[in-house]
Amino acid sequence: MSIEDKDVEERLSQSGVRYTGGRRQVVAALQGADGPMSAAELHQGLAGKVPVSSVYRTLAVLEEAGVVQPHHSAKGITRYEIAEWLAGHHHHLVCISCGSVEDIELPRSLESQLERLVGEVSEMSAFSASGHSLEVDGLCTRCA
Amino acid sequence: MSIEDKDVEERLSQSGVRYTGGRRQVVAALQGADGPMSAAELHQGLAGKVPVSSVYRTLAVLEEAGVVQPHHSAKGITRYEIAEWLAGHHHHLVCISCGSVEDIELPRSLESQLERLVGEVSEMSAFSASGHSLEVDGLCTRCA
DNA sequence: GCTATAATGAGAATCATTATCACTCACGAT
DNA sequence: ATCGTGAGTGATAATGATTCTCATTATAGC
Repeated sequence: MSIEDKDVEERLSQSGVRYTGGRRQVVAALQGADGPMSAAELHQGLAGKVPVSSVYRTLAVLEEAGVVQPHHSAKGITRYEIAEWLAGHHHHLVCISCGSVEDIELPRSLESQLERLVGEVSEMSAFSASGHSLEVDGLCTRCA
Repeated sequence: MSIEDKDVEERLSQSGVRYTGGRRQVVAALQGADGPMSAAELHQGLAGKVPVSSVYRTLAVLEEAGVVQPHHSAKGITRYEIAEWLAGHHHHLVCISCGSVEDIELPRSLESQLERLVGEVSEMSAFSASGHSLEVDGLCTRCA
């Protein structure tokens, strides 16, 4: 059981739902991935151990409980990742060729620059910002 | 005919496709919008003047020609916006309540800070960056 | 162990998107 | 100006992702 699993368990119980085997597997798969995953990718990755309908339901439950969050990616598929309060704040490198998405954490100095910047944007736009994410588009190492 | 229309026409003719009435309407609708639009939203906005199948085909053609680019899908839908070389570089305010997406342009000083930051990210990650987009999540004025 | 309730699995239903195909329209050769 | 060819269109069928339904199974509390 990974460090975070305790937190997930607690959060789910607060939401009044159980942390069952299938749900654990989905969470584990998301933890193991190095970027957001779609339901189909998770189903694949779990080698059919969790049926596709359960993957979707599980993702909905986990999202509701704030354990995962959807990452709105292109091409009509929704990918999910472990919520930031569990996985830490990070940004995304998106490959414009193969569509893969990789997480990246910024060193503190860059992150704080970015936060200051987002603060200014929020002020000038009358938009009450609660979070941010930087998406960098380009070619991943495989596609380069 | 808006300023950009000439550019669109040229780009399409370079791709060997025609800039027909339906395609013009889709481009115009995207120009008029203040954020990315899905095929369904465009179809709606055009009051059925362009059938839904044509909207999809048109978006595919326009994407192929580099006139529009897919962006920010929420909940399994893909939205498109005018490509940056036509519309100018901008970022997105994403409402976490209603899912709407609004474009925002950064003042030069902030934008250049951001570019420097992306440059550093690119270097430290062995990822050849070609573009970037800042997503600010929060509540839009309607949902606040 | 028994019961009430949550969770699961399989498949049907739905929604977004893509492919198909007969038909129309626009451009270039005549 | 007319004809023929290929691009474009519109309606609809097919696909793929996601959600819903419901009968069955597992779990927590008694």
